[in-house]
Amino acid sequence: MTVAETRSRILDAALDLFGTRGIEAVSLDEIARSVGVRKQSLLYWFPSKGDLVDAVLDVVSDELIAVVGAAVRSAGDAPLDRIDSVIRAVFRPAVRRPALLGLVREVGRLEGPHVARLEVRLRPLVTACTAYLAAEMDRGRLRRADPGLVAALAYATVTGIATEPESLGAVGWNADVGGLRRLRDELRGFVRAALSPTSDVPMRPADDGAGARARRVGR
Amino acid sequence: MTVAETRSRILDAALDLFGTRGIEAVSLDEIARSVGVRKQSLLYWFPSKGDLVDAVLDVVSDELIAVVGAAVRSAGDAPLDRIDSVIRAVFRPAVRRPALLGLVREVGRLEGPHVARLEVRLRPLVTACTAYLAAEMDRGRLRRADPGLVAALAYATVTGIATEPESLGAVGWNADVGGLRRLRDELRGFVRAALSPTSDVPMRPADDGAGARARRVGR
DNA sequence: CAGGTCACCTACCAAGTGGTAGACAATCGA
DNA sequence: TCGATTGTCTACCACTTGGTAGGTGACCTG
Repeated sequence: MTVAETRSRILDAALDLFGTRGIEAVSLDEIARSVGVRKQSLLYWFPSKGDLVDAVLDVVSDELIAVVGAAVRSAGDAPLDRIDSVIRAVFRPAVRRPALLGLVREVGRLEGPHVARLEVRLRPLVTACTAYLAAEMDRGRLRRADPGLVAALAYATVTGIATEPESLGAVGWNADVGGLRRLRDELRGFVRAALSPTSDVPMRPADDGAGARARRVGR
Repeated sequence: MTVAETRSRILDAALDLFGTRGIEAVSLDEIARSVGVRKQSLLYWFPSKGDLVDAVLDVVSDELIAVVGAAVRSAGDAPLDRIDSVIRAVFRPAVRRPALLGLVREVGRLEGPHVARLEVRLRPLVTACTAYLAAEMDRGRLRRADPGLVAALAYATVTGIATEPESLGAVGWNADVGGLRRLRDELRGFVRAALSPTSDVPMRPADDGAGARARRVGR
């Protein structure tokens, strides 16, 4: 058992437990037990539960950034293909380790400092993403829309689908690997259809609500 | 303070706390405190925490069924309008009470009996929904796709967006009411574009993965 | 080989967990 | 009016929580 080994094993177990059951619901004893060590060894590496949470969040954001970056670099130039590649890339770790995106989903329950930390680390990814969407919309290669909202939408959809096989099971959907893959492909088609610039459904430009109201009245 | 009043106030507080912070993370003492009563009064109405959880889940499913039902009945005949109406209807309580959909999202963390209970109560809604989608696809008024997958997709997207203003905030999106409304409208446009039968993006029929692979190779 | 560091441990602690037992006042039908 | 029921309470209980204090052996370095 080398120096860093126990530490990384703790991080690993904590990520899975926090991500699947919720941070507040998982005790240090439980994490320690799953690693095969005493709670006090855990507190040796991470002086408090909050420190452990921060470390786990760092792992998560690093992984997310790496995965998305690799997907973007590996894809071709066409924006729909590139988005498609990112979706597939995010799904892969999400299926292998549902806890990963599950942890991002925990953000709403974290205290301020943790949230701020995660926000700072993920902000470059988000701004790059929205800037890219905006540029491609300007070039007419994506449907015109508010890039920030599209990014938020995509995030919510992907994490929603990838992290909720059980919830989906509760609404009558089988959550095996094949089913999840079919769902992913459906999502890819869905996104492709929704973002294609040639979609001939009447679309307003990204409006401030007034347009949406007018459309609702006028249809 | 009438007979049933305390009971319903407990349910109310439990729904909010469970939905926003997670079931396992909320203690009976905390719920009781927020109601302004002692924990033992709470255990008088609900003999155990599990019983309280079941009761809360019943409230949630009743509300969901009522909201969706009303939206469907109030909308016109065109499927895109009807879907639009359901999205707006689900967003309304989700914004007013994020805990509501947050609780549905907790399903993955519940123990078997709770899940089964919720599943049974929601199944009619789900089957009706997929049957409707299938029928409209047959009539050619919706893009051809697997109705079950579309339903799962829509569910994941709506709950994802409606329950994660904080997470979205962490990725740099402002979560005020106006922003959420703009996001909702964006989602409506997104769904409309994706489900419209006239979308001219090359679309396979709901395939088993082989089609998606072929398309990927052939682009 | 002495001293120190490192990784992990046992032994605690105060506060909080879900839950039981039973007292007490108000209110009800007979 | 009296006894039972109803709703809430105090007083506990065994157990778990995050965290402190401090000890122990292995190992490195001077």
